[in-house]
Amino acid sequence: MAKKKISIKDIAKSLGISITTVSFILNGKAKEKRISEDLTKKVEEYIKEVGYKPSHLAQSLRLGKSKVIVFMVEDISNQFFASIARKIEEKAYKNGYKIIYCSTNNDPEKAKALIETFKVRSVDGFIITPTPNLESTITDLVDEDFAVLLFDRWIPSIDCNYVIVENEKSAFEATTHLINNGCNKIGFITVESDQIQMNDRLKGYTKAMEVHGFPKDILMLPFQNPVDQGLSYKIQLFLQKNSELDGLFFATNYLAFEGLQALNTLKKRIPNDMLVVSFDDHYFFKLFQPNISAIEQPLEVISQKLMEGMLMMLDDQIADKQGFRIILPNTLHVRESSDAKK
Amino acid sequence: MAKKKISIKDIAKSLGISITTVSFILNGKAKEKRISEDLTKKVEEYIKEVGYKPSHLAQSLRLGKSKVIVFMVEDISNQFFASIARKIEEKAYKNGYKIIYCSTNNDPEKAKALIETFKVRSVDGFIITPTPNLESTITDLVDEDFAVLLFDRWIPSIDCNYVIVENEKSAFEATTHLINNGCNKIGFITVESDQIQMNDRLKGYTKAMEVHGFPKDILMLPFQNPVDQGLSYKIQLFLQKNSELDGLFFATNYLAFEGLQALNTLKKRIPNDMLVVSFDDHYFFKLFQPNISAIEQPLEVISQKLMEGMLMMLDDQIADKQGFRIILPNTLHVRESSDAKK
DNA sequence: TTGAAAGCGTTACCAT
DNA sequence: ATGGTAACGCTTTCAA
Repeated sequence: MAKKKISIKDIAKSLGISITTVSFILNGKAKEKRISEDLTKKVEEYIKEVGYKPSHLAQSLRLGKSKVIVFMVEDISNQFFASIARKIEEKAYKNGYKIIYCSTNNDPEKAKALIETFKVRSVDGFIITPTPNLESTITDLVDEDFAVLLFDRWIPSIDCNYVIVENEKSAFEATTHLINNGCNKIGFITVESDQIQMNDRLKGYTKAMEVHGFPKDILMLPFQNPVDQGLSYKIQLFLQKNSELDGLFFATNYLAFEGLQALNTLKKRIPNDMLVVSFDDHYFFKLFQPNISAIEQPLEVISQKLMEGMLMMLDDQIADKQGFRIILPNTLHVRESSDAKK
Repeated sequence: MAKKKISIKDIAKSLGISITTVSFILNGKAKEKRISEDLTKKVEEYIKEVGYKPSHLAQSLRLGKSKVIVFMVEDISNQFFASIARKIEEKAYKNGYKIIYCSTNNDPEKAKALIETFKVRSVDGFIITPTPNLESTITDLVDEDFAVLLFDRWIPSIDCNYVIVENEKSAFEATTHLINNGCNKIGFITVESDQIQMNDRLKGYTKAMEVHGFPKDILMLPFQNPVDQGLSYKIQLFLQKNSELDGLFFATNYLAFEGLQALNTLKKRIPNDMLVVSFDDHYFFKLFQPNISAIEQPLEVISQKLMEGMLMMLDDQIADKQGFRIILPNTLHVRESSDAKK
């Protein structure tokens, strides 16, 4: 049944002309190469008639470019990454690129293996949320002339372009917001890991608390994937031990979800007994009763910058390949959960 | 800086042997071709030393197989698809396949364009959630010998393998469950679209209501992407107009989220004033107060079957390529929202 | 204005 | 036991 796949050679033979001529016409070089209009038209019509489509594979092999970008994130099923994926994908296709995705699970070994797989000359660019210990792997990638763009987190010790958000600043703001609403015992719930964006959020919280001379209460939950059932219980214990807390700042939304369960179990009312803010806004925060205040990352702008930078690098428009470092502002959405007046 | 890319030719030259020999050794045919152990070892060591990796591009061109599977869904940022994506991806990599993803937005034109793009000989298989009007495109794909597997929804009119779930049966069960808990005025909230899985869910509801001779109340919301802000309001109007309803069955989780907002606005208490069940379980249903009963699709099994079928087709293990039709059962999780005794 | 041919990195058939 | 070489489908230089 399979339609016979037709190649340039077939076209040339059928039309009794040379492969070269066909190729020139296909690549829009008919004029430049002064191929007669008649022939050009004839070839173009024939191509349409037989429905010829060039082989990307062969083109890639010949040109050394595959028009493929790897999108490597911690977990593609995480809402944040999935949303970015969706937006990136659309922009990529518009520019003739395809996206291959993969999840690292924040495991350096898996990340290295994945990168190794793709380095094998079949990919043009990488958009990566780096795991720990990926410095040398990424440096290699850059040295080997791949277009590399980090996002969500970056690696200070190496020279590599990135698109990230103002983690520390937004965390500072959110903490200050809680303080302004009357909190002075604010707990910070985060995850144990070397991810720089998490550290920056912690820094923001720490700084805000220190500015006001308030004591810090930090819960570092074990990093795990998938999210453990016991997470909520651990938060519950923390809350019981620190019963004087009047505010809670979650470093990311899935921690907040677990925390909300814990608060519910303890019959703590929001915002009466406890003000709550979370990093990473989520559809569900608006649905929840009461609505949960949250810091929203600018998904659309992140994706746009990501593609913009990637395309510039691929087109060699960034002279030294090290000129694309974007830091974007977030938006704090104040909702019922952190509004003391309610 | 770029490391010089080394090819089989380079290896052959450096070692003073022929390309063929190197290729045989690389492909594990050393013994079969009776190449001396000494040489084999020498070559293998050299390969390790210089860190040679074969070019997938060239291999694909030569072998006519790219080791790439396209994962084409309605929207990769939808939690259901993203979760499947994650699981598929893992299994694919284990088998040496890469996954390219794309979202159709349920738009037939976009789907066709996407398929056209990938058909261009650079892809081995397709996992697809078909949009409407995709019959001929998919038939072509199958005829042209691509491995094609539909999932989430299928197309009755064509001969194509699929992996789906028991939509009608589960919808029937969920409706019956509501009836058994005392409901006799159950509203069904769904989306206007020709998606077969949605129609099947509607059928299940209809059948259950008819078995008991209860009247049907169906709200068909306009299909839209992204989800419209006004959806919740439309559900609210429906609830006001049908104030006698004592049960609500949502055809998919995002409709339930909108419906929960509407119920909240109307101060309807769950389960006191209204029992609620939804198709497609979601993390939030367990988080929500009260917990929402839902039908869970077996994500893990779906992904596993999907990869299993895909690999079989790729290995030509399915004789006529039409022997892989899987229909999986779902699980109804009864929670507080549909428990009349609470 | 058009064509021949080299080359991208492989694999595998046919020699030796 | 090993090597030569055509072929996969394309682009592009050089020649005519």
